[in-house]
Amino acid sequence: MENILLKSSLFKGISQMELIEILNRFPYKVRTFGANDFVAMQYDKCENLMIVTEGLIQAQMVDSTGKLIVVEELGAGEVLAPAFLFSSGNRMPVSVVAMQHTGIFYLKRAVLVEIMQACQQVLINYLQLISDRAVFLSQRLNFHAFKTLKNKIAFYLFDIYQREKSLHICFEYTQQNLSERFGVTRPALARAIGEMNKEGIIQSKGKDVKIVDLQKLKMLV
Amino acid sequence: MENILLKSSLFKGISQMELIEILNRFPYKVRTFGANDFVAMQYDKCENLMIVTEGLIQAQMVDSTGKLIVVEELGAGEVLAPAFLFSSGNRMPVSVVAMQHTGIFYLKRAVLVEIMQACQQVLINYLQLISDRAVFLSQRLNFHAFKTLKNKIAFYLFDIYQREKSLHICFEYTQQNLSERFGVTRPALARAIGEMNKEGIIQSKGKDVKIVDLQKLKMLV
DNA sequence: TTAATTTTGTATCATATGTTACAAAAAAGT
DNA sequence: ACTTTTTTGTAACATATGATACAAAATTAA
Repeated sequence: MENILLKSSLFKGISQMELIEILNRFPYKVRTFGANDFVAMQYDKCENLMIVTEGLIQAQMVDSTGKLIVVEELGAGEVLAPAFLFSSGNRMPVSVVAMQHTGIFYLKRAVLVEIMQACQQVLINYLQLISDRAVFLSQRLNFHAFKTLKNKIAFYLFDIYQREKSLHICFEYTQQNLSERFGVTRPALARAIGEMNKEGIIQSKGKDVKIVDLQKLKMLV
Repeated sequence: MENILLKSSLFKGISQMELIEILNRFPYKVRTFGANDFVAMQYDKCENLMIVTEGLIQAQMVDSTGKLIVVEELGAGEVLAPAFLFSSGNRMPVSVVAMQHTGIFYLKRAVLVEIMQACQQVLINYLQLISDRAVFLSQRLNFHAFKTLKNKIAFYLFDIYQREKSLHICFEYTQQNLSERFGVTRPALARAIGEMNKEGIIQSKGKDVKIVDLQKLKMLV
């Protein structure tokens, strides 16, 4: 378990000795769950930091129409809902279900506070963890603010272009998957891609995309 | 200045003595700005925690079409972009402009870390500050995820109904203002309100709203 | 290789919202 | 009380996306 914790975003960068010292000095718990067990229920009070030590969990939500939505999947070393432990409301925003045999490492909130005061690296790690979460959410909000689907596609393509520095790029997911990320239907996505082809912005076939008019693409972002 | 800081979300709950001790022991800076001065530029490295000690600032963004968007206004005691100081990217997401004569209190990131390790209340306050920010962003994201405008209006009205526990409620803003919050045009909002009247869900005239069919309203949320 | 499955491209029609315009009503200023 | 400004209600038309359906193409399994 120590090895997994050392790689987790909470304990990364500290030595094995330090971690062992922390585990000896401060109380913690480990519980195991079987497939389909509930690890936590939506709206539960959130009193502990939880880290997955083995297995796989799903964060699930029930939307207003009663449909189940899988928010994310977390594997070994990942930290569960870190941004809700210290929030005013202090409730789980999602239900958490084990997908297979799974181990969860628990730290009470007050204990975590003491560890952060004793160990600067853990403090900085935790601050970075929730700050990055806020930045991520903020970026997703900006993305949703794009008016049209073509704007979103252009942003997505331009982002890949900047990372790979090549005009020859590739959709990283299937249309079905992309359309879910963009919050539109699959045919709508295909249609928009088709139009961008006709407009001479890109030239795409299946997952392969060639950016033809970078200027026009940038204008859309 | 101490009085303002004592009321800020970073130092709330600590005694005046403790604050004075912190200010004596750790280095900080205060700078003043005149109206229209830039306090920080978008994409600048974010190395300091900033608290407004007097005056008023605006957080501004330039969107892709070059239009200026006012993200928020902060007055005395408010903390600036706390979620970005410890994030990996570590850049200002907005430009900050003083609207009038304004004072800003600066704490270097490393100094803030030391203060948090020395004073548990400040640590917990800061954790709560950025956690609440993440929760707020997460809720806004859910709000944007509502499919139709009527869903958003229903959510907004139902929320007021739950707070005030009365079927007789009142739009808290003008249609223009509300339509901006909902991300639609003003006529579209008026039309949707009109339709909800025709459908017998509400009965509204100007800002006054009477919820006629709470059941139907709840179904929309 | 062949068969089965998934993915993509396209079409049609319905609906929600944008855009623009204008007049009635309400609020604010004189 | 009167004028000016802001806010609200409504309409007509344009556009973007949703829902559904189907066939071609690509991928995977046998």
